[in-house]
Amino acid sequence: MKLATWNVNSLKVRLPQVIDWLGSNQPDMLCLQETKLINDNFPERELAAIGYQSFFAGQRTYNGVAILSKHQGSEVVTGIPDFADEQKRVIAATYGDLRVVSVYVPNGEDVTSEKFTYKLRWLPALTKWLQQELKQYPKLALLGDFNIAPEDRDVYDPKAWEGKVLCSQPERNAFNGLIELGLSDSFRLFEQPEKSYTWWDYRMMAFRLNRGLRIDHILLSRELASSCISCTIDKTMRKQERPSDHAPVMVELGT
DNA sequence: ATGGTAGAGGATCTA
Repeated sequence: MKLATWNVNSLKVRLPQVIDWLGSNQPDMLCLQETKLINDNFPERELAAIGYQSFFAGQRTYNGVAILSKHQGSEVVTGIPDFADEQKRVIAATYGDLRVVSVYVPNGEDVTSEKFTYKLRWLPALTKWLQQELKQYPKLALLGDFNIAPEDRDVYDPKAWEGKVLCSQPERNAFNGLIELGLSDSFRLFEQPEKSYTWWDYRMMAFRLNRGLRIDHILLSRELASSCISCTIDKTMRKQERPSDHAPVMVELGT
């Protein structure tokens, strides 16, 4: 079983790359963020044509999340229950006994911003909901763009980013709140290359210089973490023409 | 310290 996540930064622009990547990698599920599409415009038929069922929650211009799967899903939830939020950032679905949650955590813009306050309200709401979900679904995978680099080794220049949005202590504390639910950062279950990142700014040749951050994650509940075989970042798509600024991340789970 | 790029939408906002 392979689970993946990818912030595509517009599914309209990236659909050919998504179809190409699904064909090459054959994940069972792919979680998407920043689809930037209203539901009426979601390319459901194109994805069904290559064997993927879609669940999606979109809006105009910004945000938007989805789960694509080779398997029949059910129990779809969009948004964090009991948390008023017009922004489409969460979708969850069940596949057999596997609960899959795709999240696009608010960016926060800057630690002095109103958007940062929203980010720090949003994360505990997510955490509280997932605590309930874990009771119902011991096999839970939380995938997405967390907009948080958990540790300094996830940042190309920790000194320059110290205290900045995506790296600040309040954000890292919120990330640890998710870990304390019993979720594991699957990437760190394995030995990994140094300077592994999932996002590089489009500007200043950041990708070529590997000036990136690891902010896209796959967190696994205990039951799933024990069967996790690998977690990898696929930089190949970031090298293509007109790439997303994020790379896909994928885990493989054993039986 | 500033501004660089990309996407959406058609001027800025978001990242």
